[in-house]
Amino acid sequence: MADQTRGRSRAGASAPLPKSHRTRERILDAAARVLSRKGYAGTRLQDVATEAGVQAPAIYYYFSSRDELIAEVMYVGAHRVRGHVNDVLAGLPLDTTPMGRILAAVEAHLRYELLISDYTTASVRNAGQVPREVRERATAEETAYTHMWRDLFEQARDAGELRGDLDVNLTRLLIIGAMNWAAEWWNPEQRTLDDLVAATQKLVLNGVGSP
Amino acid sequence: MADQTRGRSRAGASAPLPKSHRTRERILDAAARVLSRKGYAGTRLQDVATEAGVQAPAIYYYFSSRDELIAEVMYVGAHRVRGHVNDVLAGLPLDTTPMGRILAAVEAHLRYELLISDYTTASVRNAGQVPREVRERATAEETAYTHMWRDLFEQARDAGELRGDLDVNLTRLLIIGAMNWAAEWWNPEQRTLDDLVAATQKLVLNGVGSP
DNA sequence: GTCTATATGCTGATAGAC
DNA sequence: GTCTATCAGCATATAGAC
Repeated sequence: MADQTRGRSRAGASAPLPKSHRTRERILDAAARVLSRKGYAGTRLQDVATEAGVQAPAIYYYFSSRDELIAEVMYVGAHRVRGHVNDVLAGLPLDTTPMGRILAAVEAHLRYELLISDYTTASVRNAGQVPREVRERATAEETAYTHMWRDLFEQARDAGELRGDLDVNLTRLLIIGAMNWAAEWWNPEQRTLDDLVAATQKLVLNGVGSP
Repeated sequence: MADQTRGRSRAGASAPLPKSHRTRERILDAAARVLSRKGYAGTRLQDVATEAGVQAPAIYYYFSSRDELIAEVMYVGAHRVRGHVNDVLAGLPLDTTPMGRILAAVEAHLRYELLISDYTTASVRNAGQVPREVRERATAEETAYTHMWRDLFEQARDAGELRGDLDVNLTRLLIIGAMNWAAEWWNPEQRTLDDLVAATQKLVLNGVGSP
């Protein structure tokens, strides 16, 4: 869970040269920006190229088609978030309680998805619009990520740290939805990321009602 | 807050005829479906027309341009949800507590947004992609709706029904985000709407932690 | 009110120079 | 590796018949 770019070198080629790799990364970042702002159908290779500082045909040196470029953006976004949360969980003290692990995952998810917010909003906004074939690799990542969260909740429930009458699956989906949507409205000039993390953890742990 | 279509008749014309009105409504519903599935840039008038059972040029009889059609979809979605929640709140017993009003608003929002889910997903998915000019009327609706929720939370806080250390604005945004995102994943074949409403209310009221 | 026919403009992808 | 030049396809919007 340490790699974050999934070096998709051309078939059979050795590792890309540094310069080549940086250009590919610039194109990918540019595509994430354009995809999040213009949507799947509105993502023009011309705009991606301008944003990346190359001409449009140069994109075809790194990606075989527009759809493959978009598929890579969706995959990389999902993959990096899962990798980061996974790494954070793996680094927690062994005596961390299941609920402590859930709260740590909430923090890790929020911090990372807002750090790479172009990829996050690109995924969130286009999840229902990108054709299924193009989403396939990203979907596999998201399934794995869903399983990770399901495990977190089931361990908390088995440890008696969750309310007994909770529908664990529905609640998990609601919480992940609240976090994903934060990428749409969070404004660092109005609230610090620390405040957002704290508010989310409080909501998850105790809701809004006074005890 | 009873009207739900905002009869946008042509400049200076009297109310549209029944048949005309139904066709307009079919085109609007079709546009909501296409917009949610294909996105702003991918919404082709040809697809809208096919879905509505008319030919593409007929759309221009009811809407002056593609952008005006899309603007109307975004506006109507926001307007109807706000109208419904407003109506439900107005119908509550006078002795309903502020927290009871929040939970009623949660239920009303979820039920209505999932009832008109094409409009909901059209708004949610394209909120960050539709040009500002096209979003203007919808934005005004959403601002009014935001104020309504802010009032609900402030009344609950003033009545001492909220935890004292709560960041009311952040929490409100997280809750509305969780609900909006439910339109993306809720599957009526897996969980009833009643279950979803109950799970959301529990999360809002008490979070997931055991008391 | 709704149709057929069409003008105009823009996009993805390729060929081939350097 | 990255560029210039170019082709073929498709979408909005309008004109005008019925």
